[in-house]
Amino acid sequence: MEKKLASTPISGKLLSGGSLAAACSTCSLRELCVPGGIPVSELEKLDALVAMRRRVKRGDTLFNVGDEFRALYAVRSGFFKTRITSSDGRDQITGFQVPGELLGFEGVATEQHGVDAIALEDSEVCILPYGELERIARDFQPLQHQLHRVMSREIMREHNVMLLLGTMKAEERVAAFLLNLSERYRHLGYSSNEFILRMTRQEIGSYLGLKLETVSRAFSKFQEQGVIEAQGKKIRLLDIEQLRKLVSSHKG
Amino acid sequence: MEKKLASTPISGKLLSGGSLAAACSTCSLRELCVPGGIPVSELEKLDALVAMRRRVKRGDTLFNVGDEFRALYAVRSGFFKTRITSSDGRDQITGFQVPGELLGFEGVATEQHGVDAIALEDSEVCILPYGELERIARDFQPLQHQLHRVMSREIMREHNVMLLLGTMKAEERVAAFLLNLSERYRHLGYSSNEFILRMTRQEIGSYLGLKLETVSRAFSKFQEQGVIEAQGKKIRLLDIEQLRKLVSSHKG
DNA sequence: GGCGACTGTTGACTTGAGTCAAAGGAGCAA
DNA sequence: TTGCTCCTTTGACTCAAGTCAACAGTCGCC
Repeated sequence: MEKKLASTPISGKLLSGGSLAAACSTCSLRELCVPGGIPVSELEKLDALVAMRRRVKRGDTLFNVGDEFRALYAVRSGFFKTRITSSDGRDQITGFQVPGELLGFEGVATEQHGVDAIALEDSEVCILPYGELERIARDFQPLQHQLHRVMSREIMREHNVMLLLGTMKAEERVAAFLLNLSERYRHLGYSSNEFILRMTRQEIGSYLGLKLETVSRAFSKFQEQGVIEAQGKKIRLLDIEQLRKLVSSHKG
Repeated sequence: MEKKLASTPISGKLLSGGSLAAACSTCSLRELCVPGGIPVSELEKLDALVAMRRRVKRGDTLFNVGDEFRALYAVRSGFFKTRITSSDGRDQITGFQVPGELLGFEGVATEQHGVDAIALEDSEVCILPYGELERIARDFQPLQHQLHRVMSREIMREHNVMLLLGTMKAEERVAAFLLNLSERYRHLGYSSNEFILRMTRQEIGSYLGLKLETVSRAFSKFQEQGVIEAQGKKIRLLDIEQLRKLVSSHKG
């Protein structure tokens, strides 16, 4: 189905950073990504690390469960989902990743990837070879600390997903999902009240622990209430304040 | 069942490691905890780090949401739960921690703790001051790597909880919970088919995204089926294989 | 050693989300 | 453009889990 661990650059997939404008120090995402909080003057220490990039076409996987873990990936452009599959055939989307976010931490523990990472649109990632990353982090405290912060943030994010899955009703989940996505787009400098969903209703449902019909009904209801406007994947948030109230509607 | 932490209780709460047999190199939990995978001959490097211990009485908190993050904690004896609370008053138990497991990673990102950690029985933890931990990890690659492995394992654990919350029915969740606990006790060298639950039905329910009545009914049903024997908090697993089947009963 | 407050069990009823089904719409490929 | 596939919406029905309530058991504390 997918390439068997390509250590050798395969046609059109790997780009050397050298010929391009190159790495972190000039990247517009640097504040959101690995370099966050590291003084710009010191970023050249990272530039050697992220010399490689890779393109992933819509529908293709960046890595699969069981693949040898060799690197973390920073999303440069595009949109990903990560998916866990259990031995008895269940699956669950564990997250969606937008530019500036990192993929692959779940692989450190076992040296094998623990999720599938799938591009939901044509995407590009920076490759951060993990051994090198650890080596540089040993000599360069700000990178070490930032790496820990990013992993910790992922743990907090998952706590919040657990709270959502464990305590919220269907419409509350959908409202929380829309607000979260909106917030992340705002953070990236995109419009936060009008965007194209990159995923299907079924994928939203999988992430939120709901069936696709339930997601669809929630969208329809919010639209009736004038809170959002939804035409297929095109979403406009009309009343963010009301959407916030919908998240905490469980009492009152 | 377990040693009653001997020695001198200094001011009741903090114990200096010096006077005790001391830290990681002689700890019976070392393979399960931070020192895992680090050669015993090098463990003295850790012993300086974990010089302090702390006792926490049943019902007391080790730390609360919002507390300044200064250290990670390794459970030495006892049992903890961690709990997240949202601004609108929901709460959710995000995990239970047994000896050898670490608490506090969620605090690295913001330098404030993101959950409450509450002892479910009288417990003792080793204090790992975080700044020192990072400093030592910079000079000592095996520790650095182990630290990353442990954080990564926590991320994987949470993925699996998301799968449980997102895809499993009530009885499947309860069966999965019992098997998970059993496995962790086995790993610690305790009986894996007979143990005392340290948490209430309500706490199990909070962790599993269920109401306490639903948890209780699942226990009763498993008992009727002869799969477990449950008398209040005393649990005996009679048929582990059947319990495994109950986890994946969703099809067939 | 007994009282009171948690904790757990069980039953009856309600309800929110899942299931099944049908049909319309969007997007891609030839 | 046509046709095909996949995605989305909506309706009718079902059922798993939540809610409410009563009561029993247990534990810890005075």
